[in-house]
Amino acid sequence: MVTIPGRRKRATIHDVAAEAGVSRGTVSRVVNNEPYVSAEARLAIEAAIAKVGYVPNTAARNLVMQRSQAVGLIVHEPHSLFLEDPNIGEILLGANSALSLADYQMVSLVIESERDTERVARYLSGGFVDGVVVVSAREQDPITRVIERLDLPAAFVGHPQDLRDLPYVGINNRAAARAITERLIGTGRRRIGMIAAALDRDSGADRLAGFTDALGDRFDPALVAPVPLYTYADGRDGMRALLAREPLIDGVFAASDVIAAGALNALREDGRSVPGDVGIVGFDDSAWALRCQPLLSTVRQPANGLGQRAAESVLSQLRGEAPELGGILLDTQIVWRDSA
Amino acid sequence: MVTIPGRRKRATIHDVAAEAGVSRGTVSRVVNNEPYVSAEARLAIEAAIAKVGYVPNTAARNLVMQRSQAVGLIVHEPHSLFLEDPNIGEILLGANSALSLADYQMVSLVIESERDTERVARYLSGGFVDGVVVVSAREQDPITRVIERLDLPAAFVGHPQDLRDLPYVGINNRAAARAITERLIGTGRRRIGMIAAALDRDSGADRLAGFTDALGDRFDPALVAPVPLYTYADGRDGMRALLAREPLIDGVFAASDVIAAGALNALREDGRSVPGDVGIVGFDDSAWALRCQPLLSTVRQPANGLGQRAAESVLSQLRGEAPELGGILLDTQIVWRDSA
DNA sequence: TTGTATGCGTTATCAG
DNA sequence: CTGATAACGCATACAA
Repeated sequence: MVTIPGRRKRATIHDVAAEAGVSRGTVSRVVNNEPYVSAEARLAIEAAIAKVGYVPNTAARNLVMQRSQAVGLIVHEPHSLFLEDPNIGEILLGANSALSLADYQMVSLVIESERDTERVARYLSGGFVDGVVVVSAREQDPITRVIERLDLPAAFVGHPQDLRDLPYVGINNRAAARAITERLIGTGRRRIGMIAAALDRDSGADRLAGFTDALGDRFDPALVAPVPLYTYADGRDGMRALLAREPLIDGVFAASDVIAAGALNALREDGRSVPGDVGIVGFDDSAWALRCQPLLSTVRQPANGLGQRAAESVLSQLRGEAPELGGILLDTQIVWRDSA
Repeated sequence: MVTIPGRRKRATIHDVAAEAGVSRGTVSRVVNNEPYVSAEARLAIEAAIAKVGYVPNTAARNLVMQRSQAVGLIVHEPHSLFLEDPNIGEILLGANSALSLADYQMVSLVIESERDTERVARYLSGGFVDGVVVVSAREQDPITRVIERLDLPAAFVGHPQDLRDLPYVGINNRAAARAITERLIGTGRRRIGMIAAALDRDSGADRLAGFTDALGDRFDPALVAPVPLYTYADGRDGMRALLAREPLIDGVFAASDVIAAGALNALREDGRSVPGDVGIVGFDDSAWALRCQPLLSTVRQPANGLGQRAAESVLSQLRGEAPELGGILLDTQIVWRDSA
């Protein structure tokens, strides 16, 4: 018979009990350090545990406890965005720190294909996680339906229209966009355009709405360049489109810092100075803002806090508390630097 | 008695069996669509499943099957790097695609604190994953020890000195660094420096070694600026240091594209033109390379492939195959653009 | 303080 | 083809 290179069998509570000459119940008590166990028994058991290299089997524990002590973080984004959008990383880190504090394991699940969607759905149904934080769900997202069906404690970062009744945390994109646009107007620019990204998402649509609000009568639809994603390339393309349509443009609201960075590239290409010829503002206050030349005026968005609060919402639901149905809105603030 | 807002109890195989009027064994067969089950039984069971909303409990299945059909991806990096290093995202996506193809769930675990380390160690021990891909392990990493102790099928991206006998996949950093430095020398530069990042990692140390190899007699330690991490800020700082030490510098090998981007910023600050006054080359060929002005000459590193191959290695070990102990080295190539 | 027995939801073995 | 029944490893109520 061939010896499979497989691993040695893991020690169980049974082995420990045998080694220590006690019953499994007592071992279990020591492992979960419960009271009512004699000092000598405890000592013997601890020695036995070390000797056989025992480590509890969580699958078994989960089965009997009916929980996994883990929370999923679902990222549903196309490759490019996942790699470029600094907010996603921040959200992830924020959620991890909150979960970590409560001794929950964050497991992040990335969905990039149809196949992934199904697998993740199965995963969620499988009791691997006690709850879930969803980043950037779309409308009619199958994952959302799975979550509802299982009624798994969940919190969304951002809120697609079709899940108004699920807990979410976000920012007031519209008000923030309006505020920074007004500030840009205040600098005396006459022809202000917007590079509007991700209009199929609440963040994108709301930022455009805020822009429109601020401009009022002076709003000119021709000065809005819609692009699909929050990416550098889309920012550059959007700016080129704007430049082609309105050569006299002297102000730009970019839907995000990455977009602004791309736009800056296009502007430089075209020989325009910033903020001399055109003033530009972004959104996010991500690492990009400080990396641009000149430094970007933008809206600070607490991405880390979003992840954290979403995780905390899940945690509180896990404790049996009712979620805040209205959603949680975090504050933003304008950071004025040199680009406008 | 208070009604806890808890979720309704999930249906089990038992409920389905009762509903369909068959035994649990038969239901199990249908669920895992095994042969030897009559058409009528199958039909009845499928109806029952739909009716009671049955979904298999994976904890129970794992317990008896002794596997989880999931593979962990461990990212052990400080916040800043996690957010800035595009390679990490690529590796993650590459691993996910390989795993996804084999119908394994990738769960990524990020470690940012001591506490996280312990929790992840417990998680790994808990049977939540069948194997693990480790990105950027350090020397003496506690996680590495846990993996060895459990002898969990694993593959490392990059290879710290102290795990030469564990499977890994990487690139030949030294040869690649040497090659691009030689190319830079070939452009006629006389005073060439290096911004050397992450010297405590194999990638960082090897790139410096390759640089030294290429320079030979002409190597001048004063022209090496060591910085801790692959970040934009460190690139800028490193370049400033170099400029201060050797104003006549006319060539720079930046340890990564991000570093080069930061360096470019410092160069611009100092009023130097690129590639006119100084030629600069990077490493990675990440999105940064195309975002720099001028476009960066760099080394293309197949980050996505690294993740993919590492995942495949784990998968093959899961099939019982012996890992390639020597490690797998992927090819790199020089991409010559405008910065030198 | 400790041991025993039972159940968690599946899969798997074996008689029918 | 199908139905009992025994694991899987652990927690826990109950008995001792």
